[in-house]
Amino acid sequence: MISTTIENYIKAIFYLGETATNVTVSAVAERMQNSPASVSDMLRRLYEKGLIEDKNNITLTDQGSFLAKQIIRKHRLWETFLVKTLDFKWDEVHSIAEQLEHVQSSLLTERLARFLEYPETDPHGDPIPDKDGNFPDLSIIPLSESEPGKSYIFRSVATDAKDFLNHLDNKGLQLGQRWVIIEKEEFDGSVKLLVDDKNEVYLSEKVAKNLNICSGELD
Amino acid sequence: MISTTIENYIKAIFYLGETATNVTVSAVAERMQNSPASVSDMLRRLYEKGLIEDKNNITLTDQGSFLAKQIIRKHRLWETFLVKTLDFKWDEVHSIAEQLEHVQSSLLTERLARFLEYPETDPHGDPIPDKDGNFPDLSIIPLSESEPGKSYIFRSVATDAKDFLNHLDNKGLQLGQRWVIIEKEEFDGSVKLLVDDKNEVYLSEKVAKNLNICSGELD
DNA sequence: ATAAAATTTTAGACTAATCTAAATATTAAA
DNA sequence: TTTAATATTTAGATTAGTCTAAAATTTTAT
Ligand SMILES: [Mn+2]
Ligand SMILES: [Mn+2]
Ligand SMILES: [Mn+2]
Ligand SMILES: [Mn+2]
Repeated sequence: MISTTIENYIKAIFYLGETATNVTVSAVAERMQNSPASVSDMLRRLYEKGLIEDKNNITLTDQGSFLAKQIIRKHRLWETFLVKTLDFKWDEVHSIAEQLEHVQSSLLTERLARFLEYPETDPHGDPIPDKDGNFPDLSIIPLSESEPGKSYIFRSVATDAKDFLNHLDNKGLQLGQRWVIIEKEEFDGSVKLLVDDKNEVYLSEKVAKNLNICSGELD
Repeated sequence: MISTTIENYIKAIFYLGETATNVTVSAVAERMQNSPASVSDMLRRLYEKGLIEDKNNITLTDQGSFLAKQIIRKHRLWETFLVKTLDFKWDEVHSIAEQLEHVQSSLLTERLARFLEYPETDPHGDPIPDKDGNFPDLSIIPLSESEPGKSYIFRSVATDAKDFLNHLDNKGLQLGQRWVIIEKEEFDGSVKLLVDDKNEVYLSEKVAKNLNICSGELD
């Protein structure tokens, strides 16, 4: 059947396909922390299992794409469970969800979703696809596309790396906050925000690139 | 590290060690549904990892025993979660718990135990060891050791095989019921019960052997 | 005590997933 | 358009976990 290893490759290819125009062997190798030789070999197996379209053009088939979305659904539901039900912090849940996402039981997934009352987003603000693989539309934009002077709501983070989330905690940044853009520095991509009408926060480009917002004008 | 495969072997050896005087290669092979050759080979690896005492005398070391109890703790906590929190039936949870028991995070295990309010038994009445590996004493006896005319409480099942549990459901038997032993047939080991002062139920030896009770005289 | 039966181990092979090193192929530069 | 750099694939090994068939050992029966 489909091993945990294959599930992780499919997930990696799905994520890379979201941003990159064409997914490369070396990009998959980098993301999986494996050698390009191993990836090349694995792509042959993925093709034989009907999970990618072609060995040259690394694109998921419908079957592969559906599998990826199922795994992402499970990952995000479990992260939500860990934070909402078991009182974990948002920086503690990713590595546990990496294990739980491979548990195979669609009944379990659906019961979990029901218990959590069908959440649309996980603790990092990421959208949770429904059981058919449809993502809710959250109409978010990266902080880098914000306009100075305007007001936004902090909606999600683009990575759930522990040290990145800790950095946000230290700056007092939390999902759902109102952010008014005080100024954006063209030179280095840094951003200065007013958080909840109270604190001013400076963010480097490195951080700003991984924050997503949606428009949220004051009423 | 310790693979899922090794965890399953350790669990099998632990369970066999509970009943059998000495655990044999063929008994482990039978339980794991593997060939004796594979088991023999694996025992070498378990010994090298310090999980069994000896290649000849198949006994868990303290380390192996603790590992087994940890896995059993996780298995039974997850089964409890599935039934109590996600509304699964008692015959649906075993195979899912077989997967969940291998998730590695002691913090997760402890948070789950706390959420469930430190249950002493799982949905099949089996004792849940605490995090140090101590089992609660439930002082149960097999139904076969019951005395005619006396009253007992149905406490646990010795196996969680789906078809066995369905059979109990069909007979209307549930944990916690008061059973009065009407008669025991020496010849074939069958038992006749009065369940909750209402229904008479006949049980074959095959079924009776897998039911555990504790004394529960009427007050 | 020896033979027969059962159990266990070893030998050799296979698959999945990985690696390094070498060979190809592709892309970018000169 | 050749050459140089980069990317990918192939070749050959390795490890974990499994198998079957054969050899060795242990247990049971005569
Ligand atoms: Mn995550
Ligand atoms: Mn997340
Ligand atoms: Mn079970
Ligand atoms: Mn159980």
